Amino acid sequence: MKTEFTMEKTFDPKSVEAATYQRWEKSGAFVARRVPGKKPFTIVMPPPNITGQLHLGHAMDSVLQDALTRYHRMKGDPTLWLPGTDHASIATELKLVEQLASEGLTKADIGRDAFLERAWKWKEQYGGQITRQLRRMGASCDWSRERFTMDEGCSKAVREVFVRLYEKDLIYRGDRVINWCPVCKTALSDAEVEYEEKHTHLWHIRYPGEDGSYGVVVATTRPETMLGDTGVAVNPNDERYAGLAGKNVVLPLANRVIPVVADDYVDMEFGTGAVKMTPAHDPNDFEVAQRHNLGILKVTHDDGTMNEQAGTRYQGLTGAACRELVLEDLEALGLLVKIEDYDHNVGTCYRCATTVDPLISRQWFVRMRPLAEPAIEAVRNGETQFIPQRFEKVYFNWMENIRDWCISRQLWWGHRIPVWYCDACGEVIVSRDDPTACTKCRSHTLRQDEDVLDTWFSSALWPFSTLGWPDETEDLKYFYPTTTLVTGYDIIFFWVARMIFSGLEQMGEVPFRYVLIHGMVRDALGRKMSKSLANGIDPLEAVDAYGADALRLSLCMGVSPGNDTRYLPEKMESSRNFANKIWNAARFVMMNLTDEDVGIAGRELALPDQWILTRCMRAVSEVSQHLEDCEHGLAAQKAYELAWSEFCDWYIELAKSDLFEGTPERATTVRAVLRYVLEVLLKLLHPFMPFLTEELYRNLPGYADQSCMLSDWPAYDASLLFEAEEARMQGVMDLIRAVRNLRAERKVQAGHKARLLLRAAPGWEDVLTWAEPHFKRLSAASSVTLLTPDDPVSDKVMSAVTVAAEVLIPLGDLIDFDQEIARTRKEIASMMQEIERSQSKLNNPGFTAKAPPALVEAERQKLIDNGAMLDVLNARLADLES
RNA sequence: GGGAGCAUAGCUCAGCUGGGAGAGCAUCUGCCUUACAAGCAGAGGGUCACAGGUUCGAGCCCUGUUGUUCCCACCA
Repeated sequence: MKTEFTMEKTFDPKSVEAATYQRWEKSGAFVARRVPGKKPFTIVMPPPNITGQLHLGHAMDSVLQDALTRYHRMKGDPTLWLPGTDHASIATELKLVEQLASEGLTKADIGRDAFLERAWKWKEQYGGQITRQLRRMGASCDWSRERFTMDEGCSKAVREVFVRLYEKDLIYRGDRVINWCPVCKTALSDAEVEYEEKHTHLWHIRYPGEDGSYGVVVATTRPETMLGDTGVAVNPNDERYAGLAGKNVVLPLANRVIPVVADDYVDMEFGTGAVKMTPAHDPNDFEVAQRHNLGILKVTHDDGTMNEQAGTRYQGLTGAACRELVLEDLEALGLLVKIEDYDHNVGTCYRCATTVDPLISRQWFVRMRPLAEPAIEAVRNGETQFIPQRFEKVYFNWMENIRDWCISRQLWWGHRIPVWYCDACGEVIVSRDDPTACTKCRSHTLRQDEDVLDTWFSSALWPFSTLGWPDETEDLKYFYPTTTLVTGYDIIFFWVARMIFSGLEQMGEVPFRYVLIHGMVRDALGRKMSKSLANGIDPLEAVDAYGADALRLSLCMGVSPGNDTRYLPEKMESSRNFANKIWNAARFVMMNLTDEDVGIAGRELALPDQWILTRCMRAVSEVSQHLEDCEHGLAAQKAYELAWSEFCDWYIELAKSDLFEGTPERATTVRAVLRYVLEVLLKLLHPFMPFLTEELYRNLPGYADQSCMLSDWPAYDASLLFEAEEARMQGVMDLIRAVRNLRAERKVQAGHKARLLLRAAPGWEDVLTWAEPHFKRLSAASSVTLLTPDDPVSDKVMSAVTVAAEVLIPLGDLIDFDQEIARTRKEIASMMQEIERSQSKLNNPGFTAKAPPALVEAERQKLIDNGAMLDVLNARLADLES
């Protein structure tokens, strides 16, 4: 009884994706369950920013995570993949400001409350959009546990951590020169500054001596900042300036008298060896100024324009305009001594690409040294491992040279800093809850700090804040520490490193055991996808065009951890074609299957059955191992090979003879094996191609809507390993290939009267007998004759292959003897070369002594086989020539 | 100025702890063979960047060179 199941000739992803996902989600299958005593597999999703749509980087992220998640779920591990989104303080705020600007408004116009209201609306809209996109890609995350970095729980965790760090003196407030973005109008952490090489000049400016002497020439790349100079520094060992330190010079334009100081910081080799000190606008100058008690003079506003301290002539000018005017004025005074070309790195804002201004400012900082040390140790001793390992070096390098982390941002969208100032007594109150009165003077006039925290402050807590911390929830106890973190190398500093020290500090344990670092998805030309190039690919467009499974497979195959990959339409096509191939293989199997063809136990297996089952088991073990190792590329590759090159190309083809012309018993066995292997295949492919495999699996006869996602990962069954048969089948396949070649070479066509003569090499007679019908089918020969070794007909036209001898004679056609002789000679030549190689290898005492015995033995056998083959070829050549 | 990656077929890339190089696409040949033309059967095509070294044996390990990409760094 055949199953009533009709399938289209091609797989149509659209027709199954949406419905399949809905079914999964509705069934509650994504929801993680805690099973006491069982070790869970946990991933927390790197939360995408709510600024907009997902890009291919996110797709890569989620595809890798989903594959791991699905694999572990099928393996039976209690599996949690926790999704969420990030409020992306600065990025979102920028978008909102843009939005306001398009309405002719500014932040100040609408005020903080209205602004935040808009932000939350934005979050609702874009957050939802992002999770919809994740669903479309098949992400099997536990939506019941979805989190947002600014939801109640995460915010509570943020405050808790802030207070704890403050109480341990790991958070402090201070005046430091920080990176200031004049467009975002906020401080940035060091990690948020990107450097760009710019062509500029080194201006040499003379500061005349107070006593009317020549003075000193300083070199600078930012002449406009001279208005804020409070000193000049030279190296104490610099003979050129011996005796100058302690004297005063006159700052041109401003006409202020400033001192010359001696400090080791100054590099004598660079510029003129004299450095102007602008402590308010340069972190190094700031430090030197501290050492020498120089004044600090800030000459710019928050937007980068010059302030009143710059002097009336310059006040209000932009930095660039001020620079021009300053240079003009200096030139006029004859104090601009020299202009050199100079390339150097300029810091820019990672969000808006504006050149940042170093600026003195009162900000909150996290003291990093005490936090970094255990974090370095945890990776060094392997508690957390990076995949690939080389990224640990990057991590160490950063952690070991880390400076304090500026965490305050002059923004509105984000976690407001939980600090209150008492106007009455000046007390600073750091509190988990909003205080109602001053803890010192009981005054009620408290002012909360205006600033918010760096977005990454909350992201750093993500692995435990999402699980309920600081409450001791069951989830937290069960799922922390998480198993694997999957992310791109671009946020190792921003995020991975900070999660590690935060986890260690707050939980006393690393946040994850493994960090799988993947590369970036680039465009077809290898360029980074960017808005300015407009070369970005919307993952959903790719899904629409090729199907989610094709996109997923494309992002896995041929990709290795840590390395970049390119989005190539050809690759998408080939993945789609593979999906279709599987679809059709399943279609073929199901067309032939009956409900009774279940189970291979107890059946008498023939050579190809044993072979495919062996290949299948090998694939099971390899795919599993590769997934354990986070080697998605290799895992997918292996499954792909089994499916296409082994199952489709060979087993299904060979099965046809038995299915259509074999004995009923044989046909039944073949059906059972077909079904068995197909089922294993669907499971192995499920982590990569969930939609396709789910759709096929639930339609397998007898499976009435069972879920592939919830099925058991295929077990490695050693009783299905037939190694001897595997090798033997390999021989048969070589033989078949040779037959096909002959057929092609001699242009034999179906219907062409042809006869296939086969002669078995000793020990292979049974194989030949078995293979006979297949040869007939595959060679298009109209008859196949098996020859015995002493058959008189054969000699003249024997053609040797590794395991047996065969030939195809188109009846009625004359053999082209010249061609045949040439071909044989070529074969003999290459055979002799092979033999020579083997001999020299075996004659090498080093090889026989040190190579693995199996390898030596194989080489010996090869030599013997080739020798025999050479005899056959020589005999044949002699025959042909006579 | 430090550090890392990459260099393998025409293109994009795999290649696990060293044992005679693979895939996809492209090219060429022949096929609508009753699962699939989004397919089938074949073929061609590689000094594994260069030079040394270790080893019986190197795409893989070591050293150097060249090219390339990226990261980090307060030399004004």
